[in-house]
Amino acid sequence: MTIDTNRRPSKRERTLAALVEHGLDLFERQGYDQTTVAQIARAAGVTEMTFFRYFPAKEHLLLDDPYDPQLTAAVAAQPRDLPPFLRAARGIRAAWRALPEPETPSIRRRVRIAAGTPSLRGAMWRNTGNTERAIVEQLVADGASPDEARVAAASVLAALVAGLFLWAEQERTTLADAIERALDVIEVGA
Amino acid sequence: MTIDTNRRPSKRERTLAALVEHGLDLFERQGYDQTTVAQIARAAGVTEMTFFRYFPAKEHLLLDDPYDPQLTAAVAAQPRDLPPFLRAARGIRAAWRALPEPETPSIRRRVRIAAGTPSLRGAMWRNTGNTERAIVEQLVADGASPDEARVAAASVLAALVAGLFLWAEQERTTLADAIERALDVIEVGA
DNA sequence: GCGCAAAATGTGAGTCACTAACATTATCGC
DNA sequence: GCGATAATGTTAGTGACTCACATTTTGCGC
Repeated sequence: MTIDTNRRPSKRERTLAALVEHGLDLFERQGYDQTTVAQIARAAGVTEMTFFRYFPAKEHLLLDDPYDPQLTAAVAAQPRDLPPFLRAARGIRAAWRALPEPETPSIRRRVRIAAGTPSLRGAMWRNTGNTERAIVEQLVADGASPDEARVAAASVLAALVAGLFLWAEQERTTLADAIERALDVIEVGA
Repeated sequence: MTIDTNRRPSKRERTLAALVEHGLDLFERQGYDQTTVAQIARAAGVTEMTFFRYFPAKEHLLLDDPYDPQLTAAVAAQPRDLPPFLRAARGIRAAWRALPEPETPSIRRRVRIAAGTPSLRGAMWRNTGNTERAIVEQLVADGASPDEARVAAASVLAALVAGLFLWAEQERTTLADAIERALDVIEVGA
């Protein structure tokens, strides 16, 4: 069930790590738009082509949006008699509250770059696609209409992303706090 | 104050109209991603270069997001004692309710293309930038904190866009109705 | 260690969005 | 008609991304 941390990482794992490492580094030092895929590849010791074998597009080095089963579970755990919008909001709240602390530095690095790059703000939104689909499915499974579910998921995720951006910009706050405050803004009725 | 509809449109106006006309036409017939800027330009009788003198990017032929002063006014007209999220939601509701009927066919055409093109869903979001800024400014001017204002504006606009997509997909509903229903989903508390 | 299938990577050529410097043509007021 | 200026064209380039095909590496059974 656990990952074997002793074995030497495979070549695939090593190049992936190298690409991410040098990519984030270059983005931070010269900006996302000023960094070329060829540069990242060269820094990682591979070809431009290889980069695209690991990421479908440049922006995916930064934004991955892995499907998170815990999120679905958290949404499902909300009381059924709540309107879908609130089920989504509270589910996201619970899921992020449970996020292990050690993961936040990596997230911060990524979000900070995305927040400071106009061309990425839209990409960030587009990349919530997996999460959005998962939330919609769960809401529908719990009895919401598809239309209602889509609006609720989109709106709540937009608040989440906005909260992430704010958190990345201001140094002092905790990730969990920022998310909570963002969700407080949109959960006005209760 | 009104536009002189009798005078022959200037060359600039004519090429602009031709680009939009043939662009939308090609997008509808072969899909956005399958349509090349060169194709649009050729259909409109100009060069690729000319296209980019009219639009900063391909997607701008579809999504323009002009700043709408009526929207700001509608947000400003909401009672100050309401939380920012509700002021934004109700402001948008009022502004779109007042939208003149004749404009909707053009919007529908555009939104339908955007809704059916994954690569444009993010672009649509990015292009609400002007509107978002305007709403944030108005909310802040009315006493909201900048953080709160940004989250509220982002979340409400996401609901609006989601509503637009739903409207574009289903034939029978009115634009105004679709927007109202979308906003109903997120205005749960009152 | 050895060999070999599969995985990982490289090469080269091409498409498309978009940019910039400079030359050319069309338009419109006079 | 004439001239300033707006509109357009030309050429050349960059960078993200794709594809077909060739080559190297890796890891595993023996």
